[in-house]
Order: sequence, then structure tokens, then C-alpha cells
Amino acid sequence: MDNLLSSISQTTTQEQLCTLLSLYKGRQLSIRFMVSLLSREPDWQRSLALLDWIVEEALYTPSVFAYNVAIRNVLRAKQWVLATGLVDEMRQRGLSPDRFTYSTLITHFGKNGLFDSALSWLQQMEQDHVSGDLVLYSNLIELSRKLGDYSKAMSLFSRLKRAGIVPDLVAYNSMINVFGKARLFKEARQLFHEMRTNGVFPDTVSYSTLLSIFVENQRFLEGLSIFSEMNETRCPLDLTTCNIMIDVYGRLDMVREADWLFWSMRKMGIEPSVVSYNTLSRVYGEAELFGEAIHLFRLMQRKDIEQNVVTYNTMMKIYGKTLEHEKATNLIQEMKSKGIEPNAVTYSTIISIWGKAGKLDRAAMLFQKLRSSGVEIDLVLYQTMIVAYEKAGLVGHAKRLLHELKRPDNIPRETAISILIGAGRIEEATWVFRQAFDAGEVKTISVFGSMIDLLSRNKKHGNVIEVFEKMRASGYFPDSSMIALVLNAYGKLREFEKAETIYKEMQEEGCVFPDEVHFQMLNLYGARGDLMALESLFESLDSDPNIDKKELHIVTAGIYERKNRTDDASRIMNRIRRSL
DNA sequence: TATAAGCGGA
Repeated sequence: MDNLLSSISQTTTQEQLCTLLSLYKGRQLSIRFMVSLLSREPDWQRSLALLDWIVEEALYTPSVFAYNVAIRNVLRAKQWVLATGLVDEMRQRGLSPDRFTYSTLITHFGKNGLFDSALSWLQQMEQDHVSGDLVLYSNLIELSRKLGDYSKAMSLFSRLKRAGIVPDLVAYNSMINVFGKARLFKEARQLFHEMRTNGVFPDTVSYSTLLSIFVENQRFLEGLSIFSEMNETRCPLDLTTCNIMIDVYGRLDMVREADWLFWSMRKMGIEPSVVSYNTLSRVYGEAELFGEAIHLFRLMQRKDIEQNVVTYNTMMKIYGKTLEHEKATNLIQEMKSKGIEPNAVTYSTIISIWGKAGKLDRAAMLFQKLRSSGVEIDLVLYQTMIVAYEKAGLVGHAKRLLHELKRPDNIPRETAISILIGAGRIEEATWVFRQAFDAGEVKTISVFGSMIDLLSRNKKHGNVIEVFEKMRASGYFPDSSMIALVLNAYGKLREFEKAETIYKEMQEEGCVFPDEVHFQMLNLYGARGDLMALESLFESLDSDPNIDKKELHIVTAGIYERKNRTDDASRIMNRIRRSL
């Protein structure tokens, strides 16, 4: 046997392999041997040949294990159809896929962006009563999170808990981020309680995650209170926490505190990183402490602290504020000479500075050069140039740039769509969106979101639904603001059934809605004149502890009033008085 | 599993 194993190498041809294997025809081969054969085989085509050989020549039914290895091999080669075929084949042989089969399938499909397929495998797994494990669900949650599909992450999290699995610290921390990104702050905070109930204790990352969520949403005061809670519970600070807090203090104009924190980091045993220096520079810049900022920049160089493209971009912006555009320009040369490559941020900063300094020709020339040189032009860079033209009164040039987005050359179509949306160009945005969607180029959930936003603002209800359906067809879940807009569009088109379906479907999936979405559904029932459904939804919301009761009663009573059902309206309002 | 920089006007 060992002989056989060692005589198979990468260069063995298909024919040689068959000849070799035929020597062993009829011999009893152990499962272990076959699996090791399969595992040693990195070439998916040959691994399939081996599997066939095992079946046909050795008259041996491969085990689930052997199939799992073969499936893994073809998946590594991105042979999705073959993998699916292998699962069918194992079923025909009376073998049931186990948790490793599903785990392999789901992780590979998911990591390659085939999210829909990954989820349908998950569905099959649940149908087969194979329980997924924490690792599998965590992987899927992480994937959804990275794609920005927070609703799907919530759905997976609720499935995980329904499967009786207790999430671990990493899973909880992921979900704090998910709820925060979905702007469900109350739910994000509640996770801290749930964690403690399950014996999982929030750590520095848990707190820093929540902290950064508040910062992202400009809720700096809540950030401060999280920070003090962190200190009260004696949760240790680390580099990231300090960096976030320097930022928070800066945004609250508490420069002295930012300064103090930065300079006491070393005493706490935390070495400030380039991020700490960059953040403090920006804080100085915004407080117009230009001397301090420049001093810090030089200090980094004197102390041989790594500087990066962010350091230079921040400094450039500061020179822009002090109207020293020559110094800003010189920084580009200086960074290049140090081997730091300028990026899209560098270019949009300098274009904006030149535009304000009246050097529009210089800005336009640079922009042209960037476009033809293949540097990735992103949303802000493109918009900066448009804005620079507009400010100089060159409206024609600005319009030409927008018009060129209909046929983007070296600009990704998703970027083109976002720019057109930002400029409020509905027709062009819709047109490019359709083109890009048909070409399979719309992969970012936020593009769907901002399309729906724009169309909804302009009362294009039919188009809202069109984009929404395309998004669902791509396997993405809508977030709560999208649900609100879609419910509204269905209502305007008097498609109440469809609205109800979405609302219920997403809830069954385990998505959490803010109160407004529930209230909107109540309104739709009212608009349809379905008072039975209205009453029953009202009752179920009334018993939900997470819903603001006072508002619920006011909204429901309002609906009854509009229907001239004053008795019902006062009945609802009376209940609020009773409960107070 | 958490952190830094660019537009600009709603």
C-alpha cells in the first residue's frame, strides 16, 4: 500500500494512475488508505478519478468521510456544480451528509460570495436535522457582517440560539457590532446583559466595539459613559480603546483630555501606535492648534516612529486649513521619496486644496492624469473634482463629468452609481444600475440601499420595488430602514399582501425591527381597512417588552380615528392610562 | 471580534 501511495506524485498522468490502481483491483483496501489517498491528492480532477476508482474497481462504497474529502477537493478548485453532484451521489448511495459535509460546503460557498447557495445548504442541513456548530454559525455571521448584510447576521444569530448553542465571546462581540451597525443600539447594549446571564463576560473588545459604534453615529456622550462603565467594571484598556477615546475627546472639543490620555498611555504600559499619533494630529488640527500638530509630525520623524499615508494625508489637510497650499503640495513629493504611495484620499485632499486656492487647471490636470494612469478613482475623488468645477463656476465641466459616468471607463460601475445617486441623478443612476445588475456587478448591499433611498425620496414606488426584488434575488436581506421604505412603496401601490409577507418573513428570519417599522405595518393595515389585523398586531406588540407602549397606543388610536372609529380610539387611549 | 485620513450640502 505504501508503495502505491509513494508512487503517485503530482506528475503521474491519469492513465498511469489507472494502471497503477488496477494492480490493486480486487484487493481489500482499508477506508483509511482510501481517505489518505484522497487527502494527498490536491488535484480535484484526480481526486474524482480516485473516488470513481474506489467505487468501480475496488467495489467499495466510499464512506461519508471519503466523500467529504472529495467534496473539499473539488470546492478548493471552485467546482461548485461537481460538489453539488457529489452530495447527490452520496445520497443515492444511502449516505447522509454530516455536519462536516455541510460545514465544508457552507464555508466554501460563503467565502466565495455564493451566499445564496451557502444559505440553501444551511437550510438543507436544518432539514436533515444535522445540527450546525458554533464555528459554522460564527463563520456565516462573520461573512454576512463583512458583506454589510446585518439582517442576515441577526437571522443567523437567532438560528444559532434556537439550535441550543450558547454563543461564545467572539460570537457575542461580532453581534454587538452587527446590532450597532444596524443602529439597534438598545439591542447592542442588551447583549451585554445576555452575555453575563450566559456566563460570558464582556471584555475589552466588547466595550471597544460598542464604543466605536457610538462614535460612528456621533453619539460621543454615550461613548464617554461607556468608557466610564468600562473603568468601573475594571475592564482593562488597550491600545485600540485609547485610540478610540482620543478621537472621542477630540470630537467633544476636549483637547486637554485627548492630550492627557495620549501622553499617559506609556505610563499605562501601552505604547502609542501610528494610529494614536495620527488621531491626535487630527484633533490638534481641528482645534486649530497647528503648531502642536506640526510639532507632533516632526516628533514622529525624530523618534523614528513609523509614518504612513494617513499621517501625510492628515498633515496635508492641516496645511490646507492654514492656506499653505505649497507646503501641502510639497508633502506629496516628501512622502513619495520615503516610499509612501499617495492614494485616493491624498489626491482628493490636494485637488480640494488647489481648487480652493484657485489653481483649478492644476487640479484638472492631475485628475486627468489619474484617470488615464489607471489609479482607482473612487467616489469622493470623483466628487471632489465635480465640486471643484462647480465652485469655480465651470458648471459645464461638472456636468460633463457626471455625464461620462453613464459609460464609466476605469471607474467601477458601483462607484458610478453611487456618484449619480449622490448627485440626485435618478434616471442616469437607474440606467447604470440596471446595466450593472444585469452584468452581475452589483455586489455591495449599500448600493441597493442608496438606490432605494433615492427612488423612495422621489416617489418612484414601482422602481423601489424593482430594486428591492433584485436585491432579494441576489440573496441579500434588507435592513430596517429599507424595510420601512419598501413597506411604504407597497402601501402606495396598494400591494398590502406583499407588504405583509415581507414584514412577517423578515421577522420569522429573526430580524429585529425598530418600533417605526412595526408602526408602519399598523398604518398599512389601517389603509387597507383591515381592522382585525390591526387589532391583532396591536395586541402582540402591546405584549412585547421592547416596544415603546405610549407611542404604540398613540399610533394605533390615530389610525382608528382616521377610520372614524372614535370608540376604538378612546378604548386604546384608555389602556395607556390604565397601564401608567 | 474593536481604532486613524479625503468632498459637501442637505
